[in-house]
Amino acid sequence: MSKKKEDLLHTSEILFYDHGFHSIGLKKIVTESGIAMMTLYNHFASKEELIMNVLQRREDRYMDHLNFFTNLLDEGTSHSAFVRIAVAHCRWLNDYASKGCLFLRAKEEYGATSDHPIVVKVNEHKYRLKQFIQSSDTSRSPEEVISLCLLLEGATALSESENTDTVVQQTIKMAERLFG
Amino acid sequence: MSKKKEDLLHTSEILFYDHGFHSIGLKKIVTESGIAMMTLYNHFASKEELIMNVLQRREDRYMDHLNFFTNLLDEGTSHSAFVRIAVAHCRWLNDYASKGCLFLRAKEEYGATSDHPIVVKVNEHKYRLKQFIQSSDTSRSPEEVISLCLLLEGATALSESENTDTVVQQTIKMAERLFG
DNA sequence: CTTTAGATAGAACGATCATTATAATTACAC
DNA sequence: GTGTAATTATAATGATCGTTCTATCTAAAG
Repeated sequence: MSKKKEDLLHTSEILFYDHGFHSIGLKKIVTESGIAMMTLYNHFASKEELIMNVLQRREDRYMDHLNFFTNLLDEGTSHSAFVRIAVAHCRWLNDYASKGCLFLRAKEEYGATSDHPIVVKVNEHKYRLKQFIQSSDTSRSPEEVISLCLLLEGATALSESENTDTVVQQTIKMAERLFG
Repeated sequence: MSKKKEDLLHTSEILFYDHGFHSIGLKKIVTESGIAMMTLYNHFASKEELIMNVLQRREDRYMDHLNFFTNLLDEGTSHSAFVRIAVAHCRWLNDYASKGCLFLRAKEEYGATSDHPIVVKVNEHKYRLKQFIQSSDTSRSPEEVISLCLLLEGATALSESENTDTVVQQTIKMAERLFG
């Protein structure tokens, strides 16, 4: 991966996350990156493809994060897999995502047509997360899987209007009560 | 309230909710409403003020909805106030809000400056909801208030990627378990 | 050194944006 | 019916959008 391309993806993700997709122009992105416009178009065919790559990159990091911390918490604690996922998600929230879910935001801004590539990618991401949760503990019922999904989405959304520390603390308490 | 103004607010809310605030132009709104552009500017000083009025109108309807159904459920059930709020919110979700929270979406799209009028209005809305929850049962602890907020936000967010009926069913189950 | 590929700045494209000006038309109160 | 206010259609404003073109420049590889 070219360093320029990586820089563009990094800067784009920050700007999109802070201001939304439609309100950030490509000019702002290249200016902020200190990279020429034609270099952006050399790496990405369009703004839409840039967004797709930003989402893919963030999904990879999120899933890696979830995998790493649920495995890390595996040893030495009596927490169930579901509680560990909640804790790992809260850590992600606290470190990288106190302004909502970038995927849902993308879906909302491009939600006109449900077959839009961006919308498809977001749906796939949510499905992947659900599968990850299900496969982390196959003894859990579909209802319990939905419950954990709801808890994670709730934590993400609530930290947009409420102190993240408070949300994280309460989320873990609820996870322990529901899945402990 | 002028009928034209009401029509504009109605159409704007639908379009903004379906496509986002930045991606909907005023031209689309007046075309869809069958109303002249100058009439829009006669009723609203700017797009920002139109959005503020859309949010205010939706907040009023949401709070009326919550008030009405929590009171309705009051008689004849053994549900706690917190469970009744969850049920009322789920009904709103099912009827009007299966594509996320319009307020959070506004905050996300205009979240650049935290003193932006739209952001301020959204923060006030979330605070108002929290106060409503707290005052519905003063015996509940601050932690329990946060828990219910998280449950409501989670239900709203999850119904963007999961069948709303499923989300509603599970949300009520969780509310009964947590606050029954 | 020469070649080749990638990166640069800047201008230009047509489209769309929010907003305003103009002028004609409708509707309603007195 | 006359006058006042609201609504209309249309065009124009200047700004910004995504995208492309051109032409110069840098950097690395042979």
